[in-house]
Amino acid sequence: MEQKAKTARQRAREEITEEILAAARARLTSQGPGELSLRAVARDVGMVSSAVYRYFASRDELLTALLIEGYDSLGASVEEADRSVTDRADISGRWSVACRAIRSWSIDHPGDYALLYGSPVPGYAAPQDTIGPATRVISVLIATVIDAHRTGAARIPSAPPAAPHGMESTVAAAMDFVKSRDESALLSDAEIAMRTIMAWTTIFGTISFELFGHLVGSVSDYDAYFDQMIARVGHDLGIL
Amino acid sequence: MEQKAKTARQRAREEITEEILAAARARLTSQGPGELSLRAVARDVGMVSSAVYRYFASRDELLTALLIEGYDSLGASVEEADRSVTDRADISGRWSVACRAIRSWSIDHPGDYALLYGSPVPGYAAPQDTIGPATRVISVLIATVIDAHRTGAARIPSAPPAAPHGMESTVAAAMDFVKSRDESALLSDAEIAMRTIMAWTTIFGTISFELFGHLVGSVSDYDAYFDQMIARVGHDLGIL
DNA sequence: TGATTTGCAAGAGCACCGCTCTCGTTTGTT
DNA sequence: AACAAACGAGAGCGGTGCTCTTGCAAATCA
Repeated sequence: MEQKAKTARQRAREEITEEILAAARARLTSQGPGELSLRAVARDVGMVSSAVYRYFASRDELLTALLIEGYDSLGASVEEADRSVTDRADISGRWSVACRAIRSWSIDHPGDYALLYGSPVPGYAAPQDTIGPATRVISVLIATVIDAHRTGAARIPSAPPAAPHGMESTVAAAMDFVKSRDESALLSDAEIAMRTIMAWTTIFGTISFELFGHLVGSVSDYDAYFDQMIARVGHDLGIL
Repeated sequence: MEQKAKTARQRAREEITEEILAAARARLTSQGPGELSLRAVARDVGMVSSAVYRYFASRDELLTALLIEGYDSLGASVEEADRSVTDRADISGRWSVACRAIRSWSIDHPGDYALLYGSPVPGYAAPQDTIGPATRVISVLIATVIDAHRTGAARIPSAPPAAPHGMESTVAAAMDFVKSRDESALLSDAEIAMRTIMAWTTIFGTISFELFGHLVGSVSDYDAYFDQMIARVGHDLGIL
């Protein structure tokens, strides 16, 4: 049977679900995920707490929805920043613009950042639905690395002389992930894959340290430090 | 007046304080900091919740005490690992042993790690008492870097050609920190300071990603990945 | 030694939390 | 019109951090 016209109830349900999410998201910018109170967001949308359970089975399910929204919001920001570089051969520009977009979004959404990249709720395992949105950021970085090597603008990053061998197996999962998404666009070298993962962790490690206060007393100018950091990371990666 | 012999009350107070901390610490290994319940630790030590407030003015104060204990525990582990390398000129050995000690401690104390390096409680600012213990880890790393350059075993790390200038001001705080501790042992070069901070954030970024589940699907062998990572970080730092 | 001040554990209580259940009411379907 | 599903509101359960009062024991003073 055709069901094109949504019934009023369906429409209301979608709207209210969005209202709850918006209220929770608003609270998340000023508070941390652990302090998010389901009763408080219920009050914000003018409902009684038990009514929220008609839309989200538990607080964790609400957090999961926010998690996905957060990953998508961050991912969209970074993708848009990357797209804004019209000269696709400008690897340096794409790299810095994407990295800066990650940091800008994180600073603008500290609560969401803590939810995405801070300590997870111990008993809570992120469901499968989150891994897709979660890979959007690293996908942009990987695409830049691949393009850099495809156009010949990059060199194979240098491994330390005494580095242990057998890298192929340790980063095999990452290389498989890339190959599974685009057969033609592969991280052809394990050293590149290794360096890409390192770059990724360094960028987020830096942002976490900045937002969580661990760089106080070490770094005076966060903007400048971040720019210098991504230049060096890109250099070590072989793309700058 | 001499007060060498502690009165029974003082002795009891110290013991009970230690009992509470031990119980809280035990709960912290299995739970996260956000889930630590003051009432639960009170039950664990056979007290009523209000009695705990005789020893800690608030839950945050208890967390602060655990924070200091955690930094000291991690710092002591890393310092001991560094000390275990009898050949002080073996920079490579000292570097890998110290880095591995950080990771081992973190894996053995996931709850404490989340407290130290995870998302902080939003309204909670770590008091001054914590910064001393908090600097023990980075101090070991800095000492290794300084020794590497003092003995001439290291090179000045390479800056990317197009890197922005004016680094001295962005990492001035770090260089001042080192100089303030030991006038003779200084990070003589801003590039070295910059690279040392980067190494530090990369190491903790990697551990956070591993413990918080962000490397699932990218890294297959965490032990091997970490070893490869610290080799490259040390190489980029110029000490390996 | 006796009186008094102090430290402390216990309990009741407040406001909040996540979550469950029941109970009328509204909405959609047949 | 009759029935079923969805829904909002409310009460309630056990939990939380924290405050206040009460009574007792320990330390100090006279």
